[in-house]
Formats: sequence, C-alpha cells, structure tokens
Amino acid sequence: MESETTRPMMHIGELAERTELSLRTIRHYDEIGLLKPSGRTEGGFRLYTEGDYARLMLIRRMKPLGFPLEDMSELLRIIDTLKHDGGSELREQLDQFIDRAVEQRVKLQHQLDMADEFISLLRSQ
Amino acid sequence: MESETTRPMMHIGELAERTELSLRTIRHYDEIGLLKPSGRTEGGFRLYTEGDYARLMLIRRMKPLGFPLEDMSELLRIIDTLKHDGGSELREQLDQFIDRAVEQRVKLQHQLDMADEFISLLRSQ
DNA sequence: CAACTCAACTCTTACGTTAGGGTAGCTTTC
DNA sequence: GAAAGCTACCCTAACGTAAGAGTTGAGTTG
Repeated sequence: MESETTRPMMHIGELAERTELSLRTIRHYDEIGLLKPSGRTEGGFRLYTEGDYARLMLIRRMKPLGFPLEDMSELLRIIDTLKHDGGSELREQLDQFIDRAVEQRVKLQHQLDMADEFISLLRSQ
Repeated sequence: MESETTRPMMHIGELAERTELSLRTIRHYDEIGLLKPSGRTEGGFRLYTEGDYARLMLIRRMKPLGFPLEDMSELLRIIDTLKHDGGSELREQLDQFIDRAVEQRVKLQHQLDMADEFISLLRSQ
C-alpha cells in the first residue's frame, strides 16, 4: 500500500515530465505567481506536491482557451475560494469566465474548420 | 456591368475590413515580406489588388495551423511555383507541408477536446 | 474650373507585451 | 562526481499601441 508519505514532494524535473511542460514554463509560472512550489529544499530546489501537480494539469487544460496567464491566476483563485465560501459575486465572476471560455471554444472550432479547408486546398494542388 | 477598372486598387483600410485583419498585421506582413502591396500611391499609401486580397485570405486560413510567418512565405512561394512548373522536389516540399499541417490539425482537435473538458469542469463548480 | 479646406485615412518610427526558449556560470543533490 | 537544479540575463515572434507628420479626395469657395 502506497502511503501518502512515500512521495510527499517532487522536484521540478519530475513535475515537468508528468505534465509534459518544460522546466522553463514551470519556472515562469512560479515567477509570475501562477503556480508557486509548495516548498523549497535547504539548497533552494523547488518542491511540488500532488496538489501542485493537479493544479498544473488544470492550467494545462486551460491553455487552449488562450486566456492570459494572469486571468488564469484569477480564475484559479475564484475556484479555490468558491470551494469554501459560496459568495454570489464570485459566482458571477465564474459565470463570466465560463462565457469567455465558451466564446473561445467557438473560435477554436472555427479555426479547426479553417485548418481543414486549408488542408484540402493544399491537397488539391 | 462592373468593369475591371472600377476597383483596380484598394487602400489598406478596405483590405483590413474585408479580411478582418488589423492594419498593423497587414503592415507587419509587408515589413517581413509575406504580402507586399502591389503598388503605392505618389504619397506613399499602400495599394492592394483583388489578387492580394485572395492571397491574404489564404494566409488567414493558414494561421490556425500556427506556422511561423516565414514558413508561410515559403509555402506560398511553393504553391505559386507549382502552378507553372511541376518540379518533383517542390512536390516533396509541399507534401512535407501537408504532413505538418495534418499534424497541427490533430493538435487543434486535441486542444478543442481539452477546452471542452475544462468548460464542463467549470460548469460543475 | 482652379484653389482651398478639412475630416478621414495612412505613413514611419519606436518602444511595449506575452509566453516562454536558450545560455552561462554556479550550487545542490544523490 | 554526474545529474539535476538554481538565478540572471538576453532573445524571439507577432503583433499592440502611441506619437507626430503627411496624403487623399470630396466638398466649398472665389
């Protein structure tokens, strides 16, 4: 049975491998405050938890929507806060994000269509 | 009957409106040589033809594939050349582009899926 | 009809932004 | 001591965003 204490923290390299994001990207997210490591070693190595991993995967799924990283920070903050406290103003903010996300989803679909058009154009050459 | 001479050239503004691209973007494409205007007025205004418009629309459809603008230039050159001359090395180059395009198309589809996952996650909050 | 006016449009130049990539030189970990 | 990580710095693409000056062409004027 794998106890919780078996893998309490991981270094940045493992996180990068598991999320398929680059070291540079993860460090960047730390710099701008999008995802700060849960700890550091004595020597200064970043330490991440499973929770951090989950959060980073969430960010990864968010990326195609093209939100600025700063907005992602805000959205994560909203989601976190909503879990403990169901403020109605937060609800509104979340709904706004959902609207934006759906809007972006439409654009993505549109882009996919354009890509298909273009590919068949290339093939017809 | 609308003769050819009725709208021989247009200014950048009209081109921007018709393609839904920004003035800045079109000027940028001029700067880097992706789409040079067919002419200039005495005073220096860029002048574009219907052919330029068609080319720009092609570029627009290409954009979702995420190719660097420089590669788009090359691809356009290949397509143009293939129309007059069917060199087999060009054919190969075109086929390579098609492969890359299909690859990108797969990524786009994947992104769309991730976006959907993310949206339903937001909705479940 | 030639000259003038004027708003709308366009020009170049130049710096700013976003989301990282890439390197160097040094330190920490295992 | 090799592998992995650190900070710090500069670099890039594809535009955005001013600032300040010049152009166009339709509509008066004289």
